[in-house]
Amino acid sequence: MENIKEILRSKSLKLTKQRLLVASYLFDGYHKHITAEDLFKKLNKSKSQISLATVYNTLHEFYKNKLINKLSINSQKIYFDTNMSNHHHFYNKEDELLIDVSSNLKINGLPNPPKGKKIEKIEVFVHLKK
Amino acid sequence: MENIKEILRSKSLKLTKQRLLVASYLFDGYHKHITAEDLFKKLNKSKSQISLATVYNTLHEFYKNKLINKLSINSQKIYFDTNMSNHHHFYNKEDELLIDVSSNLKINGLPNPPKGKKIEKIEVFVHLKK
DNA sequence: TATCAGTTTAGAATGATTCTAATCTATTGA
DNA sequence: TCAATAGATTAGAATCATTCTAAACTGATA
Repeated sequence: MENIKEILRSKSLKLTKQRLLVASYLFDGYHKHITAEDLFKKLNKSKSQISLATVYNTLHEFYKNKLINKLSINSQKIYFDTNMSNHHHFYNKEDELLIDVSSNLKINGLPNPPKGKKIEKIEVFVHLKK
Repeated sequence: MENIKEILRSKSLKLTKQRLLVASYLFDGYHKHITAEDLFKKLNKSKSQISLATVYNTLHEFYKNKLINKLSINSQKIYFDTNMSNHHHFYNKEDELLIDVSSNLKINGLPNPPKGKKIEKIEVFVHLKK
């Protein structure tokens, strides 16, 4: 718990009950891909302790502070990704499952970005089928 | 117009006024990235000739028939892409602009897909910044 | 050229997300 | 220690993109 607090403090985020709840879930050492709605359901399994609006607020706050990533893939849902290392994804449409490709992908043949622009990041989605 | 009709016929799609309207716009020889909402606005510039529901229906019908592609990128909007050749995208968040990377990208280092799965396609988004 | 399967439509419904504005609380500095 | 307050939380309304519904319409066919 102290390391969770340290993470929030390092970003100057106030240590509220709700943020600690979300952060403890997200930063438990296992990477996850989760939507706001699903996270809300998970956290409210037993007793109600955080509102849906706060789940959204908190996830966006964490995203802005580069604690988590954001993914959108052929649907209207937004997934938040706790894996901040350089990686990509397999995506299985059938069950909407994202799987990390912990990779050193080498991408050759990329043209230069348009004038005045730089590359921020490269996102690769490998769509799966049966 | 005859070639537009031929496209629809080749997919056994009934030649309705609305489909011809959409197809003439989409398949005019220039590739485009467009949302249903924007397409609806474009087509109804002068007189109302197609409903929003039909724009959605038609785009999905075309997509199912592999006449167009579907993209979703860090937002809730779905873009339809008339470029069916193997290509990727630059994406500029600021103005929500997609630019084709008409490319023979070589991607090395991709692990094997999970057991029982095959790769359907690989989508690459190159996010731009200033 | 009547039939009818497939298509279109307006408007309601849905689902994910964001907004609002009232209330609450972690931090701070006296 | 604690009052002040900037920032955080909340329920519920609002919004936005999309899908659904079920009634009306229309190409294609025989």
